[in-house]
Amino acid sequence: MSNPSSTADGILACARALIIAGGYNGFSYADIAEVVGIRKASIHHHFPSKVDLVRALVLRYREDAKAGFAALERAADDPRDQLVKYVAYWEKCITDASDPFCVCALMASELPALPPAVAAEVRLHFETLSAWLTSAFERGAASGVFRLSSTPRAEAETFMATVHGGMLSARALGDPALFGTITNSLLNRFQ
Amino acid sequence: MSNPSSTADGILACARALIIAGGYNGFSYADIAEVVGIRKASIHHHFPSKVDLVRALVLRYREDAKAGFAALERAADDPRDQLVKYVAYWEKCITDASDPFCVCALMASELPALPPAVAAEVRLHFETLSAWLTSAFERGAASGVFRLSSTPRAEAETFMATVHGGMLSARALGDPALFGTITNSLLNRFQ
DNA sequence: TTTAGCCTATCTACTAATTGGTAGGTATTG
DNA sequence: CAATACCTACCAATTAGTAGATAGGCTAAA
Repeated sequence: MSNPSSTADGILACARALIIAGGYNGFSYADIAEVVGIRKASIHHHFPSKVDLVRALVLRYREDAKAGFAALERAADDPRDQLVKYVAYWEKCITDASDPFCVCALMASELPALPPAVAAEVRLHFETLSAWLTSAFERGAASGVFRLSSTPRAEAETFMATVHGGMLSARALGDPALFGTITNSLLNRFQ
Repeated sequence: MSNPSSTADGILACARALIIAGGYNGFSYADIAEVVGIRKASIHHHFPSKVDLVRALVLRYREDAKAGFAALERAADDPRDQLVKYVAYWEKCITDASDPFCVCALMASELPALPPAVAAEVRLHFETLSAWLTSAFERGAASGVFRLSSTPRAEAETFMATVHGGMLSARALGDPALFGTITNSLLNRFQ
């Protein structure tokens, strides 16, 4: 049932890669079936509907992200170092093309056309990320590490926007290194 | 043929609104037909294929954008004022929900799944916008208006990323005012 | 130990709806 | 007349989803 490398996991991984490439409407059960080496109907056994599949996928993504934030807090005391490591994580994913876009950022762009159950999960990820970044700026401001020109919340939202926009620019201009250029310039503000 | 409020224009406007809502794969000729009040086949008369339609749409968008940049340069001498007005333009579009997302930013997110002809047009818009912003930062740095902490190009790319990411966050969190919060914080850097 | 029952995972084969697109006809209009 | 704009009526392919069969494995009762 909870086999760590089950067919269900393979379906989720494949769906995630396809969504990252083309969004919710950019893939079909047939696409997954071909990659995973299974018949279309068998996917419905694991995930009765497309909404079930994508909701499960985002749920897992959100849990991984939360675990990632916790790991970053364990890996560094300084909030600035945490932000540096957060950005470095994405820079690696993008430059080695292993995971070149945040699956929630991508689906957020098509949010009005998303099934409500999926849209709600996507929004929750943004809220989680926004809250974690805000807490990082709050801690940094309190300890004197950061000298903020606006509220921690506004700094966090601006930070998040720049990171997501950086993914977009790197993709649009076909230049993965651009993400690093943008995030370096972003992090320079806080030194 | 070049009737300023022709059926073709109505199709383009409708397609644009549908793409802004859900991306390239988020709409069909049937959707447009219903809104415009015409039959599906008639759309093919004006735009033989979906690629033709969307390419024409992005082409027009790019021309409008370029005209907008020229207008901004006419409306203000100070590059900083130009950036303020650029951001204010989008803030208005987003808060009054008339045009809540850049159609090219949206399609950039699904770039790998886009027909190549459309993808190329989208990339050209990013290049144009990036070039205009870079020139604004160059002029501002030369005239002493801006004190930049990295190259004009890097500042421009970071600026563009933050604006696009701001659209994304406003949409994801269902809070149009968030775009203003983010861009205010962005513009504060250059005062 | 064998056997019966059940659960899981997969399959083939289907469905209704939708997709982008075509063929060919009919008005209207310069 | 000839071009433009629109129509009805198709088409093949694809979409998400269903029905029902089969095979294997686990468990519990005879």
